Amino acid sequence: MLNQKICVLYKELRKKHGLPQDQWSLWCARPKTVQQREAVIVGAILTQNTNWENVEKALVNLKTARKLSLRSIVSLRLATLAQLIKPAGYNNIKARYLKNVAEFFVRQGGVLKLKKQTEAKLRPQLLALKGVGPETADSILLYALDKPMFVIDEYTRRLVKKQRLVRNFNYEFLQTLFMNNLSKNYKLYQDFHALIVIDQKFQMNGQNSVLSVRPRENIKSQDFL
DNA sequence: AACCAGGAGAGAG
DNA sequence: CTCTCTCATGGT
Repeated sequence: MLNQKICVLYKELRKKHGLPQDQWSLWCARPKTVQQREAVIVGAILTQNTNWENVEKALVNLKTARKLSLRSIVSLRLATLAQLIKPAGYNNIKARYLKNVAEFFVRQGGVLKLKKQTEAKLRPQLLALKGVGPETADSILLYALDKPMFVIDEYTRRLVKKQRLVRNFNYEFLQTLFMNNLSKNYKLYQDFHALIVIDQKFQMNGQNSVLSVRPRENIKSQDFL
């Protein structure tokens, strides 16, 4: 029953928007290079309560300074790191978070090594890091490590509310809901979640229509990779 | 000029 | 366990 509804929702989003593009070309890239995986991790921290446009500026700063890799972030001073990521806001607190996460990944032998572990084992370890809550942990698992963990964010909740799928908006509950009603496939989860965000933003601009979306000069993922 | 943008931690009740 | 405050910047 619900199974049908969620599957249909995905198909409709695909029909409406196609595959995720533009800002999502980094997150949904397949396969990903190690550098892309690391950029996803950095982006996942920087985008907390912050729009992606500003995160991109911070990523460009890091790339230009050749400090985008997790190894180089570990060796950066907090004040320097905070200066580089300033456009993404909350720079002091996020600099600390970034170093926490980067130190963890480097200490554990890098992204490819951690990618070999199961999500069940990894998730608690990520959640134990200061600066990593449920959404950030699952974003890293899904988009950086190709683990089938569905990401629940504010846009997902809006969709659930509008569609009246359920009335409980608890994180774990919604995550289980989506995962129990979809095949356990990280590619599906990546595209589905991206399309949810794309569609909700699309509807926010939607006082007018598609044509009114102003063509902002967008930074491509190549700019910081 | 207030308000928001893909959260999370710490503290209070 | 569920609020509320804090963290900070750039765009509208």
